[in-house]
Amino acid sequence: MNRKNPPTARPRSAAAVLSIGQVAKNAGVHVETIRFYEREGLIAQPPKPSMGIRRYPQDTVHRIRFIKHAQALGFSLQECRELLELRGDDPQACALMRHHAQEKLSAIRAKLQALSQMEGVLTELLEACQQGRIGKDNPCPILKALDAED
Amino acid sequence: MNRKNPPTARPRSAAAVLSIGQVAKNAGVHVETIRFYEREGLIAQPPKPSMGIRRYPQDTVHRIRFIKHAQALGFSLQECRELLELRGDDPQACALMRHHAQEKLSAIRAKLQALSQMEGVLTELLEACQQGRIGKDNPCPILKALDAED
DNA sequence: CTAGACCCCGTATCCGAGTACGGAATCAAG
DNA sequence: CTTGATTCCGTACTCGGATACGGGGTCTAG
Repeated sequence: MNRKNPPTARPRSAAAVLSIGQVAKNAGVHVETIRFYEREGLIAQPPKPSMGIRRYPQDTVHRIRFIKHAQALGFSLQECRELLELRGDDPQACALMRHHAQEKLSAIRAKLQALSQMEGVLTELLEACQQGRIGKDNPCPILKALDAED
Repeated sequence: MNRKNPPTARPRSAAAVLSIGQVAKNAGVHVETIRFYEREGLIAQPPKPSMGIRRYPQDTVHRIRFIKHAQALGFSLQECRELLELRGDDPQACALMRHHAQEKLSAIRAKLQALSQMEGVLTELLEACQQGRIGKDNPCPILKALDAED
């Protein structure tokens, strides 16, 4: 159990062996996304052996997964670009990463606040709208709120 | 109390009296925004009296405020376009408005869930990153998580 | 009457994260 | 050898909500 792949099975520094389509499939993205990331400098474009197709190292797959994981935590591609620099065993990297993560956490909490503000107002308005039937004299509370002067 | 504006004070169907700049100032938006809304069909563009400037009715200000209020509750301009149709005293409008509001509330709650998921993961990772100093053998938990296979 | 502010109109640009298109070349299978 | 799938490459487009630019016309105060 928990047996790691023997060195022969998945060498960490494998040669460039994958076509772009295989990288895409392994990383779970579209080919165009890889091209896009290359243009954006997020991943390196391997040299083209004139009269042939490019071959990508396994690490490209890891880089893309890294990006996708960071995105899932709310990081933009620009931020991913910075985070990718921190990959590796640099002891300073951890502190920087922590800093980025804390900033992102603050940003997420700010968004959460804004959204739950919206949720609160909408909920209130909907409650006001349920009770006391509308139509006679008093207008829809929601529409009234949207029409409000202030 | 609750006295409605006498017809003489603020006639509901006032004549077209405002320049676009005055509308902008009163509504708290930029002139370009008004032009943009006109292009998008959110507000009507008054006819131009050839050799002169356009004059906007007061209601344009109200429409823009309406849009801004709806935006503040999370509605897109496309949705605002639909909500604007509901302005007025139509008894059906309230039911439709309520429906839109409920849908939006669900969408907001979904976003809240997604964001608080992110918040949770980031918080956990940051906690794991604080305790147990890094650098010797064990890598930064956050970077490790981003590098994870799955 | 002139300077400066405002208005008109069309077009282009921005952000972010891709997606789409299309022609040419190359690869893999039958 | 032919057919179909991939790859390559550049360019353009998408969505949403504006914002910016530029060269005119018009309005208002002094």
